[in-house]
Amino acid sequence: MRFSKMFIPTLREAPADAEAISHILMLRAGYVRQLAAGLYMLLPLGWRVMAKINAVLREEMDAIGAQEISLPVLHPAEVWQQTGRWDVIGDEMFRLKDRSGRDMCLGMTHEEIMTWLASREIRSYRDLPQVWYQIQTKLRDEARPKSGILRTREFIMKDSYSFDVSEEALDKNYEFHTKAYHRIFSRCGLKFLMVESDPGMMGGAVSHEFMAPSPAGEDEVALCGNCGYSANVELALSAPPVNEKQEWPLEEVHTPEKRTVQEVSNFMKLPSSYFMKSILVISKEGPVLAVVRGDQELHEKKLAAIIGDHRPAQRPEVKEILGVEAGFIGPMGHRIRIIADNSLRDGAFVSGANKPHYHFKGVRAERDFSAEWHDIHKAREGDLCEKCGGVLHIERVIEIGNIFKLGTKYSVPLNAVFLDENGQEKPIIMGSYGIGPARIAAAAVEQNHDRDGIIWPRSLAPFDVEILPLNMNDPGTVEAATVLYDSLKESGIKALMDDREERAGVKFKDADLIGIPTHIIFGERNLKEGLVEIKDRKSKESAKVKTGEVLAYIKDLLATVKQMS
RNA sequence: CGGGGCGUGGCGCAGCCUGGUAGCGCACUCGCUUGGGGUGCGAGUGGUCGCCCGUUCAAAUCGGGUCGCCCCGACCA
Repeated sequence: MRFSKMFIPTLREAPADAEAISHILMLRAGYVRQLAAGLYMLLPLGWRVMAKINAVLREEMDAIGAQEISLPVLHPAEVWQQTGRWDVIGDEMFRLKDRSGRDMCLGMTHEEIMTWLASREIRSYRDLPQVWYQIQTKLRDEARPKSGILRTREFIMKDSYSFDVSEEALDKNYEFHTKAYHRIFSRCGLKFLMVESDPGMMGGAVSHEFMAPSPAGEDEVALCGNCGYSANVELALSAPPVNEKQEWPLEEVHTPEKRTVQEVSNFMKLPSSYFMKSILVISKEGPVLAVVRGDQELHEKKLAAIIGDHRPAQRPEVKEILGVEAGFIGPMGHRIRIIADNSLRDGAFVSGANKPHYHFKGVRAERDFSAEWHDIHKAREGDLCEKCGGVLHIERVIEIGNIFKLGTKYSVPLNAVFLDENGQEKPIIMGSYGIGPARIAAAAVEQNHDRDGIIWPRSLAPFDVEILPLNMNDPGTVEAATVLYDSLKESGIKALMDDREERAGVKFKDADLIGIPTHIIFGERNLKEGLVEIKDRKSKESAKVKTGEVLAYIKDLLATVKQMS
């Protein structure tokens, strides 16, 4: 393509409301524009990148036997009502009525519709397995769209769904997807991790997320440098460093007006790790006391996994249920359910005495109180791995893909069943698997840029090379550049030629911003010696090549890179 | 949904406190100039100051409302 004929609106300055690096660079380099909060337009360059990502997705999905289909974005409510999600999902679902008043919604994911299709068409074990996928628009009325293209209300997703006769067969498809996802993200040039994750509202028992490390990410994962354990911090198990052993006898300590862990810790001159923090919450089954170590943070999601939905108790409720005001409560002597963190199991601690202005020192688990023991604290940098005792490292990541074993969560309510070899009716065993192509693009920019702009991995770059004829007023320059441009085109190499009447500086700046990995520079001085400069966007190193050998050089370069990936 | 910030030519900003006929840089158009890292000079185009209501002789500026956008948090299949 000729730059002069292509719509590439580059910006010298970043719009003030862009914060994430990928957002700023994709805006400045003319890849995207924003329509409204969480709604983006992909301009020619951006759309080319998406096309390249989607091509990789199709190749790898097809390679594991998945079949591409296309489902509607607009769904009738009934299907969603049958699985119960019509009511479970709140404002995040766009809902509307058609002209006859029928409830409809816009698809935020397609488990229901895929399963509906399977329920009508799959009859026999002979019809299975099936893996269907689509690359299609999803709509979610996000509470807070953010970070440019990273969290939007409308986005394209590759979603696939597997249908199997058994758990074992599902395991196989799950494994196929795991491998395909590894290949996809590697081919897209991303640094990524596969971690254990919380299935959440998707249901099912097992799920994993694929995460691209980046400070712009919204999630955190815990990684063990020793055994390789890796999990989303939402469920990552960890053991906080253990306290020095203490032989304190149980004693009551007067702690006037000292309520918070910090206050009591200062007052008693003991590190906060020697304290128990008791937090009263109200669950559907009534009040629950959650107890964590003073230096730890209660992880709401971990607690919710044990006791279900809950909310913090209000001050009057604390007094009413426990008989003491907040600040002096402890786990001793209550009849309500108590969930305590594993880190409190051994050793002596200080806790509230359930009596205003008093704390107990020397409290020991099981001797002084009993509880259900769980890991309910938030994993932190430096905690120890539950599996091997290695040191955990916390990393910020962008979620670029996820895979779920769904089981029969959707097939049962939608009656997606088959007859097995014995003529027995059984529900189809399902899995679902998602990838956000736009997040791949954004993560690639987050992971590959410098102060001058984007540095695309070759597999995602909108063009293979950019040709820079520096002086369009010099006929020799234009002639030589055009000859190369034509021959590249013939060879099937995608080239962008900056044929604008701009000065060299402008072309260099824009080329760096846009981030095509290889620049071919035609300057008068070099041309006089029959030379052309080939520059690598990432290393900024350049080679001078004879005019007649450029084509071969580039072919060779692209072939080598292809081989390596 | 809670907290914070911001809406002034396409982009980045000043002006607002202390009301008095809207300004700077970039971009854009034309001419000359320059031609390997956003060239220099000159002449131009373009804005009902987000919107509504109010105060005032007079509102970008003061007051109220409303809409939009961004950030932090909650939420997030």
